[in-house]
Amino acid sequence: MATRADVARLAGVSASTVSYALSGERPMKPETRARILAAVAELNYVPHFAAGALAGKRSKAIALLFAGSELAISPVALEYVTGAANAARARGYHLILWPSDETALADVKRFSLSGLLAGVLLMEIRLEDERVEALQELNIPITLIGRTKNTGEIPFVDRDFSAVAKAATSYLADLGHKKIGLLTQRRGKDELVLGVDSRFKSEVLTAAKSESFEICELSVENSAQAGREACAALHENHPDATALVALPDLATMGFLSAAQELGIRIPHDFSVLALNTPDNQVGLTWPPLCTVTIPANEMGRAAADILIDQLKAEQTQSRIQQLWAGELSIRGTTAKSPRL
Amino acid sequence: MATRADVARLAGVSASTVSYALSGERPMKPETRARILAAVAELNYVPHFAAGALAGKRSKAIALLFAGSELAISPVALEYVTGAANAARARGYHLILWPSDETALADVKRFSLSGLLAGVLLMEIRLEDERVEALQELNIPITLIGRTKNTGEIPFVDRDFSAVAKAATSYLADLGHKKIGLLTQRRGKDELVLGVDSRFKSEVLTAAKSESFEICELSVENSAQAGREACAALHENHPDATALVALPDLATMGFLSAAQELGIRIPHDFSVLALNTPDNQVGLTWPPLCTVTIPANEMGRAAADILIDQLKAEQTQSRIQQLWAGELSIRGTTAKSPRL
DNA sequence: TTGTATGCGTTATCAG
DNA sequence: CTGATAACGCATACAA
Repeated sequence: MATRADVARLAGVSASTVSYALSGERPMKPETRARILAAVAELNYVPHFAAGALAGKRSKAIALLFAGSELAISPVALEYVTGAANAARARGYHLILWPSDETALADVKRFSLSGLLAGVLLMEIRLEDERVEALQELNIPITLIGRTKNTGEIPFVDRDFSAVAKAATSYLADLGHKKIGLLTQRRGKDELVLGVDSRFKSEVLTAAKSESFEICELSVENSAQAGREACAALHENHPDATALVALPDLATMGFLSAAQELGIRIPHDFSVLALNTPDNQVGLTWPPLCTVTIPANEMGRAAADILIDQLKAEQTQSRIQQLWAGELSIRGTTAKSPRL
Repeated sequence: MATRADVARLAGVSASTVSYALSGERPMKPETRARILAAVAELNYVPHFAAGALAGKRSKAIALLFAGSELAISPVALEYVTGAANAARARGYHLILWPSDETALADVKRFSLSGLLAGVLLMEIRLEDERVEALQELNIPITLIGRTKNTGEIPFVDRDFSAVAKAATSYLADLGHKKIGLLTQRRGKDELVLGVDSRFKSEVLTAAKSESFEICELSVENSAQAGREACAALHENHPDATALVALPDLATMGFLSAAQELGIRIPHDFSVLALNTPDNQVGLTWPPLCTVTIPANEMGRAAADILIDQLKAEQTQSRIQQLWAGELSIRGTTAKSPRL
């Protein structure tokens, strides 16, 4: 591995000049710079990451904490991850994947103190999230994918649940539906309330109220099986419901397959509109799911960009709190109410 | 951030003694060690990553190269990633996600020269893969998830395609099937032949031959739509086929839904056995897919472990070339041949 | 059993 | 416009 000293020798300049040539932090005779760049290319010189981090007091790595220990990570989460990883890479940063139980606070602190990280991206945000406070106390820049109850000045990227809910309900209202099911997610450990669950549910209920829908809520775990059971339950208890607004993705797919088995023709007899299903899952069912799309990749990108903007303390080009709506994507699972 | 000097001061020892206490690289009076550990806890000391890497010449980070730039990463790949990330973390290493086009060789080299990485995990391995040679030339330890044509001494973790194929075909033979479809994957760029595609296909063909199956191959892209079309084609051209062995996961799900739409009752009329579908996708269809399972999480773990074993040059506890078979998991999509 | 000294490859602050 | 040089925090060979 060639070092900076090698380059300096070859180019006939001092070591520090090499650094400046590469960083552009100070003006230089073009000729000198050219000579240096040639030497760099010749020797295949790449700055040493650790040396830079040690001397400069700032590393070029950010971490993404994610809950991937046991359960399969959700398809949406994956898109956030790839989006963030790509954005980081595009800006010369490394994205470190840190599998971490949502509650492993000690670990998070420890890790953040190792000096490897310039900043941290958090997912699966709870309404009250101790990780956020802890990292702020440690003075580690963070950006959330999701948001806590009190957002204050914390940078985040999240869905615009209100807009999504409105788009969904007004579309169903236009189709003439009056009584609809609402499939919501129930998590195992009740105390850990994720912002996404709570906000999404309340916004949909609010939007539904203003459309005067009659709502039957079905709160289930996010599994295909749970979705299947929910379908049976709705069919039996509320046979007059004509549509479903669905949040948990796996359960949504279970619901759909169960409906067809029960002889419910979709979308002719019953409409299904999914609000939290990523595009890459859409094609798996038949008919393909009508959704309000989640720009998860872009959101992941945006989160990384916001974080890196902070680090560079550059004029933050983008708003540090962003809401993304997504758009109604009409596909085969929705149609006019059969009661019209 | 507390530094090693702070700890030394508090414990009343020299700085190096702190290092030795933590690494255990030399014997020490238990009492001294205890005092040091107490000071470490008291000050919340965490060794500085960059300083360690710089001084010790070896970092504690490994990278996982993955193709996640544009297309959605596949569900299986995700499990490899989480498995590897968890294993790395468990052993005190960091897993860096490096989104990298399969062909971006220059980038890979560059990255590997930055001194950040102790080793590299590669996925989406092609039969001829220049990344492998390049990294070996740079003397970067690697481990593959998948394998090249000539495996030589290269450490890898891969599926035991032969075992999988045999399990699948013998099961279908037991059920009395004689003529079966084989759904294989066709990639966009033809020259980049992934080992998984080529090996899987040939092993299934071999196993099928020894069971005297009549095989109709359907080569498709891995999308639900392509799977749907394949189903229609098979139904029309080979109505006497009674089962399908399926490789590409998304296409498999498309095939299944199309079959039901065409009025083909599964599994009564037709059996479907998926060989490359991860567990977390299984519940999404109805009936749930019969598969030969992919121990992807464990494989990811194993890959990271093998790599880290190499780095530590410890007695490599595990074989450096591992094949994982997975097991037949009988679920609702297979049954006796209707022609019996 | 413990302490001392050196060097790792940068960045940044001085001089010149 | 460019060259020295002092940190940076730690690992490790060497000395005691």
